[in-house]
Amino acid sequence: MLNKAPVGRWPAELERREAIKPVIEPDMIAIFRFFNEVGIIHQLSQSKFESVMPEGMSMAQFSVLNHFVRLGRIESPARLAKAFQVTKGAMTNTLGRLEKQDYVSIKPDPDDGRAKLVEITQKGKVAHQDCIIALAPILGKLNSDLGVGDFAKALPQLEIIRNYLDNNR
Amino acid sequence: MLNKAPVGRWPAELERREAIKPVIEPDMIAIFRFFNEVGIIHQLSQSKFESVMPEGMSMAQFSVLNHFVRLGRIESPARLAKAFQVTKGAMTNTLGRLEKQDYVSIKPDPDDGRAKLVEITQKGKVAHQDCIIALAPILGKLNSDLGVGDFAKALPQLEIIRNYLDNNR
DNA sequence: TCCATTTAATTTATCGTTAAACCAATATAG
DNA sequence: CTATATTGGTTTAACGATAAATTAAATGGA
Repeated sequence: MLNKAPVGRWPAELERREAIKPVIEPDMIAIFRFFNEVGIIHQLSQSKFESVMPEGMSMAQFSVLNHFVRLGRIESPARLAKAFQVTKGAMTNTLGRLEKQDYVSIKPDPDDGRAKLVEITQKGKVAHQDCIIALAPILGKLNSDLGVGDFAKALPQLEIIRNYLDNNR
Repeated sequence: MLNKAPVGRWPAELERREAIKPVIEPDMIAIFRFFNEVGIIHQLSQSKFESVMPEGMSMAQFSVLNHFVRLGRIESPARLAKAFQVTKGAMTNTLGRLEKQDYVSIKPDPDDGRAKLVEITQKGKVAHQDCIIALAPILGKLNSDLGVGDFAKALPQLEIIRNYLDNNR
């Protein structure tokens, strides 16, 4: 893929000229392959995780609950949207689902008429624990089948790339 | 995250017992973080790529066109679905959109009454080239800003993990 | 003070995906 | 040969996401 396009003179004409060897072309292919793998892994892991989650709980919802349990503070929808790199609309949706199940409470911010304050509920904390319990066997199996090595090895690079994409969107 | 649950005795009770140290717990965190990064990268890269694509062209559609250009053969929807690790329904959807724009032709398979044969059209090949041209500057910028190193370094691990997930769903 | 800009949140339309139900056609086992 | 299972493809409902438009409130500079 991407193997017809002479890099460095784009988006100019595309006739192949053997004289000028497209040196960085293989790099582009590697980069493209990377995003391909990332996409597939995301898809497969997402559906694997969600298949064992308690009824009505998605990874999107769990992430938010997890955030609250980890950091233990009240957040605004906007802050959550930023933290999870999703649009505000997406966060509105997720928070709505969580609220409908009484996993979070959403109140107006007394200090800012535009904003809201979101907090995890006791029921939400229980649901979070249930998710942990449900997820553990999968993570454990991953750990025993593959080991943590490949995950840990890839993490630093992923962080660099995620950071770059985040700062350049 | 996942830091309250003593691994190895799940899904039993969850009181913390300091005596038994959950040794593989940090590994699980690393694994979870990995999938988190993957999810965010997928999201950000997807929307970045699609923002420059020609009108009406998605990455899903481009992948299919790209497959045809690379391999240059006729495929059935089922084979394409397998190749891209998506459900048959997803492929029906993508092929329908491609066909509506005359980027692929879909005909019944004369040798198998159930099956269909999909082929890229001339117009599809042109559209594919347009995508390459549109994508190139982004990949080029990625390459010049980050270098191929981090991508290439992560690729082998990603392939191992993708392969495992694919074989264990 | 007032107006323009920014920020917070929601809504709507669109897209890609899964899962499950479904139909039609082929393959296979008795 | 027939009954059953499998395979190929479509459809529908649900979900998560984006983008863009909208409303409301805060902010900041003339």
